[in-house]
Amino acid sequence: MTTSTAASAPDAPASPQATAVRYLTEHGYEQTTTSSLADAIGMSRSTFFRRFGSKEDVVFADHDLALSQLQEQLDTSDLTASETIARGTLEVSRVLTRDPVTARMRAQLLRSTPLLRERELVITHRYERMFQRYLARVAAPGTPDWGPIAVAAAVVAVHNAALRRWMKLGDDHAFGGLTRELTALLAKFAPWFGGEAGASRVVVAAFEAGASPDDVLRAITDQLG
Amino acid sequence: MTTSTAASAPDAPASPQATAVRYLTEHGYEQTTTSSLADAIGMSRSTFFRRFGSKEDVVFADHDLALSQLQEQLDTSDLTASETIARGTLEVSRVLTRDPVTARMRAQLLRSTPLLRERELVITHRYERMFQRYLARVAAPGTPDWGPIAVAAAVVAVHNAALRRWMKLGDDHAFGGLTRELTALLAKFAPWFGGEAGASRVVVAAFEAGASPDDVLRAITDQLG
DNA sequence: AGTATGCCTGAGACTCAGTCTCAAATCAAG
DNA sequence: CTTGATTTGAGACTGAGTCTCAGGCATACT
Repeated sequence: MTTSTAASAPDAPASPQATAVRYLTEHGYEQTTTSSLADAIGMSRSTFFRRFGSKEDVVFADHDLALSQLQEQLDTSDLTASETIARGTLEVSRVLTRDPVTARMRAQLLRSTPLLRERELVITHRYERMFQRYLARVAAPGTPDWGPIAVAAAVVAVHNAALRRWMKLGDDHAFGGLTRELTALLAKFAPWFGGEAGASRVVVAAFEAGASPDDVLRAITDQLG
Repeated sequence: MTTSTAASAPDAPASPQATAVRYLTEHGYEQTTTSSLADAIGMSRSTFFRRFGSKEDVVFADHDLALSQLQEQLDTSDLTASETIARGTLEVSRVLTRDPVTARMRAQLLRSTPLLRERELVITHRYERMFQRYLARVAAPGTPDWGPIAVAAAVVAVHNAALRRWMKLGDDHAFGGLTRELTALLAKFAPWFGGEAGASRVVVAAFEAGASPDDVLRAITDQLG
């Protein structure tokens, strides 16, 4: 009945991933051979590779779960794009920091291992592709091809920054800001993704004293997409 | 007198990188051992690793040049951020496609080799960090931390999309669009990077009938950064 | 010329990640 | 208890990347 996920029972046997992260952090990533790592988490070298694929992937095992949950959420959400993305990223963060001790240990491991930071970029890109497909699907007609591309990249980058912030500051301080940031970001691309044309949209205008009609017209056009 | 860069003399000996890319494309990346690759470009295995560091890096050797030129350009440009970035990315594209034959061959190699696509993500991230630092430097006061992060990621993503487009379509068709796209992208983040604060700034506001004071205040705050 | 100095190359041994094969073990029924 | 399927472990094997050492090959010095 015990799942292999997070801290359910107080002193349940730690998951292999958590044990691996701790071992790698304490002994150094490059210095650790796969044999000793497999020993440390109580399985043979063969089984280690069968289960985790590689020494790098054992560190990022959580992302598989986070990614599949995000996909589910993007597929079924009927909220606005802005809200869907804000909730989706928040859910991802929740999954990745579910076991705070391991999460912080992994963060420290990444900080001291350039090789793993590079691997993280690759993992992260899977989120970007996921958001990109979602945004392309829900984009308003007339949205150019580069819209979803640009926004997906920006969303993931902001999310990563929030995750890094979380390592330093407390929990909610970091993620509360994330939602506001993402909302502000998506708002800049209204009406492609933000509020549907009309509806509950709020646009603010202030005309510089000397603005020419052309300036005004161009600014309005920008605001309307 | 002959440089080792691009197609200067008609039948000058091809650069080691170009030869390597051709060999890998024709024989398959995974199937090629470093020994045979080193043979193909006329050097020993030892020298190969000394010069290129790894089998992966020989494919992306051009990026070193592109990155240093971009850095130079970002450091010295006194144009607006929007123009600087548009010109910078265009220059990068120019460097990367300077030898069109090799560039297309590399593209084909990437298409058939997931491992190299992952490596490309890592290389690409160096551009992102470069743009991010630049944008943070030139950002208007009051720009939030996530501004440069989001925009840098978006710029690089759009640039990559343009490079992929170039592989399919003709030269200028792809890159002409790129400049327009980047300008439109940066415009969405005015006045953080676009127009300097004040000056020729025009902000447009339209209040939805039922907007609450909170809505208005928040929207105004967003517009002002 | 001859010689000394410093750099680049090649050869080969070595480590270790990741793959593959096969045999033992574990488990689920019947 | 037996049968059959899945999981595990042991060990051989491939190939990337590192390291050391010995031999060119140049330039500089006498």
